[in-house]
Amino acid sequence: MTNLLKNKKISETPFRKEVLAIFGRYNNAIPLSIVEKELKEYNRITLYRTIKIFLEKGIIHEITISGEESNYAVCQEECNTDAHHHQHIHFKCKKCEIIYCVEINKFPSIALPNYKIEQLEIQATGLCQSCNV
Amino acid sequence: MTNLLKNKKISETPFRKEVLAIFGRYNNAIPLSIVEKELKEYNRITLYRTIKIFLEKGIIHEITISGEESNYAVCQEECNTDAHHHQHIHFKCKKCEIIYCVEINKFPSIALPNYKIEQLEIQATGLCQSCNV
DNA sequence: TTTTTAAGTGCAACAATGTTGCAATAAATA
DNA sequence: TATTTATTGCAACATTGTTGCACTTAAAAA
Repeated sequence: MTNLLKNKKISETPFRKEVLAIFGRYNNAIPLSIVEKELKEYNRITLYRTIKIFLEKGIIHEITISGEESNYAVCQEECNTDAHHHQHIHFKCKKCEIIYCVEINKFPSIALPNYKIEQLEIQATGLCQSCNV
Repeated sequence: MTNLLKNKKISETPFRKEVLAIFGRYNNAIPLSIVEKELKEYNRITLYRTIKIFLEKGIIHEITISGEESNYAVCQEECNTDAHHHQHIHFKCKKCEIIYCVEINKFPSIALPNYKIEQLEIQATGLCQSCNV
């Protein structure tokens, strides 16, 4: 995790390390508001820029669910700006409201006549492991 | 289309009819900016409230793709606030950048151990019928 | 290790987007 | 047509995101 910034060729600053550490403490996607709560003090603008560059460099990816605050999670594999290669679905639990990136081995394939599908993103809602009892 | 507002039990005002007519003229999802362009003159607040109530009543649904303006499209089937029952995927063409709701007959099913999946939303990117030549 | 260069940060100011209370107005109902 | 209920528009505000510029820090070169 520490050398992730170097790997992606961006400067390793205390603030960026701190933000990255916050993502590391969660095993689910988190919104900006949680990042802000975890930071003792921070500069709003710098945080925006940090999130922006993390997205650009493929360090984190964004999960947008209609009508909700954007969520962010660390990328698992080799991602970059143009292509995020995730073999997972974004699962939002209706009860605890947490958004998880759930790994899936047999990713569904879809064919549409005359369309050329290059990428798929799947968002699911329901009950997560903890709430499905 | 005209009695859609009555069906959903909301008042049938000139403005709402006009907004609905704009959606009717497109066979793809459109962002707020296009609705605004098509309206000669309008009140920003009223438009927000109109979109909001259309969403709540299941007249339109929202399509959010990371890092992009929200898009809206008329619901095809019986939808309401809590449940949007679409048998379609949201397809964004990389070339023309238009977002389509593409009907699909065999909607994929996904099973995740210990999770209870209630709804699936699928977003695809690639080339649409027109651009895939 | 020190110097140089390049990149990141913080401030001020701004731009865009979305919301609320309230009075005026229009639509639905009786 | 009269009454009730919902919608609209204004003003004002709240939130979210952006930009230019000076200052500071990190990375690279000497």
